[in-house]
Parts: sequence; structure tokens; C-alpha cells
Amino acid sequence: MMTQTVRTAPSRSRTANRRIRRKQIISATIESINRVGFAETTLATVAKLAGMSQASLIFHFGSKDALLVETLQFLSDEHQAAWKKAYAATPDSPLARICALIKTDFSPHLCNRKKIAVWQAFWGEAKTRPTYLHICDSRDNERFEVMVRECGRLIAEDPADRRNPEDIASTIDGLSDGLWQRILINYKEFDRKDALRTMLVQLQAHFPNVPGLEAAWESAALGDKG
Amino acid sequence: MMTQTVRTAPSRSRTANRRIRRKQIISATIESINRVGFAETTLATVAKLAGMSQASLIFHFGSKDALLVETLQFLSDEHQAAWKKAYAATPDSPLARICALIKTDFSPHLCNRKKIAVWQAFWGEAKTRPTYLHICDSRDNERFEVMVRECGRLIAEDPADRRNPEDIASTIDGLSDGLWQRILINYKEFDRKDALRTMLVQLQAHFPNVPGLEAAWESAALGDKG
DNA sequence: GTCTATACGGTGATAGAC
DNA sequence: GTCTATCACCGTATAGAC
Repeated sequence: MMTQTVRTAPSRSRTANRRIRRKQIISATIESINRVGFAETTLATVAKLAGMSQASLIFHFGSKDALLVETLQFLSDEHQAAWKKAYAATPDSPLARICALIKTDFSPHLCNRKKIAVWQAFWGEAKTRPTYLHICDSRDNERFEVMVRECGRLIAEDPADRRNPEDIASTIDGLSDGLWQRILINYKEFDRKDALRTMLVQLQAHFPNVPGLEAAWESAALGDKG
Repeated sequence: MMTQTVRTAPSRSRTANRRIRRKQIISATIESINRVGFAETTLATVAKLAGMSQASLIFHFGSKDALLVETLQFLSDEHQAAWKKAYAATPDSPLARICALIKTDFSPHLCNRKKIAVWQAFWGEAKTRPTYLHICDSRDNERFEVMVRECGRLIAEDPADRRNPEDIASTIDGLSDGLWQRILINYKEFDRKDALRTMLVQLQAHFPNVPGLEAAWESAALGDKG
């Protein structure tokens, strides 16, 4: 049963090819949702963008529904990997970490009209598709918990500060989501940089007496690469 | 050519019936998007909920696309009428008006999972449908301008306050949008009342030295009826 | 105005050659 | 694994009776 270890190279290359193909198809799905929308995305539109036949999509994913779920999962994993990487690369200071988490959300790699359009499309379908709802909910919750913890630590630095960390984290994460939407809808007057400035304004309002907030904000990397 | 003025009553009743029918169909469309989602909403699902044939829907709206556009327009008009009514019914104080605008957004009549699901569905399709984009953009912009003006007046009450009213208004409106989304996705842990509390937390952060903020917040009506 | 019946194109998925 | 050909089904919209 274990003799296949003699030659693993071909097997590795096979699964590598498999992953590359799947990634190609998922990218084409994202591109299709971006160009023609979720409701108009069909196997035909995806196959054309991926440069292969509809039958190949079914071969690799089993069904259109499964492809869409895996596309959403890909975006969710990408987002999670990005903020976790930025978090890990940031010194253990609540202020620095809050800034890093926020800035990651608005890095060009994650925050562009194409990706936002696709996220928005999945959110729009989430209520009637339990699988989507679960993926979207998990994405938000894990990051929210980290944000609550860091806000709690920052608040605790001032013993007189009695605010609830969850409330502060809710305004931060909530504003992130709302500004993403505004970038998509009101793109002629509001872009990524406007959103970053707005996030800083809110942060300053929450922590007017914390020294070095602007410095921490400026020095936080955008964390461009996922 | 003008003799039909002799009897306008039947004509009025005809157009009244027409409006009632159209309203019925739009309500059924909202219900369908809420139940089966935008992508799965068909003339068949709407017709069944409306209790009439598919041909009747086409007769009244011309096409499925036109019906969807008019449904979005209906929601937009409803939202606009609600905040304008609340605004008009509020004393001419910037603080009271800001509170009224915020609270209207979270009144049960506008802010429930059914309506949010439908808005979210249209936002998800907005990027690829210029008509949707235009309606959504107009909805946001007009309210935003009022919010900017009232924030400006409130800021001006303190001559030392040099903040930009647009930035403050962006955080308020942006958070409203983000919390709507969270109510939809994370409904088990976050509802309308949580959202209202979160909005107040942000407002307090922006205006910690404004006297009577909590009182103004409490006395602002929810503006339940559109 | 509202219905039933239907035209017609496009949809996801399968079969089978290579 | 990937393709072409094909299937059964469902989508919007129309025609025409009432």
C-alpha cells in the first residue's frame, strides 16, 4: 500500500498541474463576475475567459455551483492570508496592529473595483445560499475577534478608559465594509486613498489622546502582496 | 380631442388600478429576491408570488429588466422619502438632524433582513448594470450632501474645530452601509439595535464635547413610517 | 387586462472520441 | 484530460382567445 513512494515526482507534478488549472478557472470566474455580473455568469462566459471548454470546468469542479463556492472560498482565503501575514509582520503593539489590519483591507491587491465587485456579488447572493453565508460570516468573524482584542489592549493602556472594545471594533470593521461599497458605487469621486483617509479620521476620533497614532498609521505597511 | 375631460373619474380609477397592480408586482419582486435571490428570480417566481401570470408582468412593465429597474427605483424612492420626511420633521439643529438621519436608516421599516437582502442583491449587480449603478449612486449622494452640510454646521459651532465635514460625513454614511451588511451576514449576533448602538458610539467619538448629544440621540424619532 | 399555449434561444450537464 | 456533439430543461417574450 505504501510502495508508491518510489516515485512521487510525477504525482506531484500531476497535482501541481491540477492546481494550476483550477486556479486558472477560478481567475476566469472572478473575471466573468467582474465583467458580466454574477447573474449573467455562465459556464460559457467562464470557459471563454479561461480558454477552455465548458466540459473542462465541470471535469475540474463537478458543477457550476461548486465552482462558485470554491471561487468565494479562494477570495476568502486570500483575504485571510493577507491580514494574517500583515499582522504577523507587525510589532506587538496594539496601535501598530490595528493600523496594519486596516491598511491591509485597502491594499491595491485586495481593494480594487474588480475584487470588490465580486465580493459584492457574493454578498448579494449570500442570504439565499447558506454556503456563501457561512464563508462570508467566517471571513468577517475571525478578523473581528482580532480587532476586538487589539482595541481592548489599546483601551486598557488608559485605565480611565471604560469603553467597550467590541463597539470600537464594530465601527472600524463596519466602516471598512461600507467604504468598500462606496468605492464600488461612487468610484468617480471616492477611491482607495479617500477610503484610507476616512479610516484614519475615524481612528483619530476614537483615540485622540493616544500618542503616535499618525506615526503608527504612516509606518504601517500596506501589505500589498498576499 | 379634448372632450374626454367630461368624465375623468373612470380614467383616474383606471390609473389607480394600474398603480395598485404595479405595486403588487414590485412587492412580489422584492419578496422573490428575498426568498430565492436575485440570480434565481425569474418571471415565474415573481408571477407566482404576485398571484398572476407571467404575461401580466410583461404587460405591465414591458420586460423583466424594466421590472427590476423599477423595483430598485421603488426602494430608492422609499428610502429617500423616509429620510426627507424625518429631516423635515426635525427641529433645525444640526445635532438633532444628524441623529434623525442616522436613526431613519435603521428604522424597522427600512432596516430589516428582507429589504437589506434586496438592496445587497442590487449592489451586487450594480457594477455591470449602469442603470442600477446610477440609481444607487444617486440615492447615496443626495443624502451624503445633507449629512455634510449638517456636520459642517455642527463643527462650526466650535470655532477651534478645523475638521473637514466631508470626512466626518463619510465615516457616518460609510458605517451605516457597513452595518447594514453586517446585519445581513452576521444576523445571529448583530441586529438593528446593535447597529444603532454602534452608530452612537461613533458619533460620540466624533463629538465628545458637544453638549446634549445623548439627549438628542434619544429624542430622535426612528421615523418608522415611510 | 388577463389568461393559456407556444416559440425560440440559452443553460448546465453528459457521452464518447481522441 | 480535453474536446465536440448533444441532451433535456428552463428562461423570456409573444400570439391570440376571451
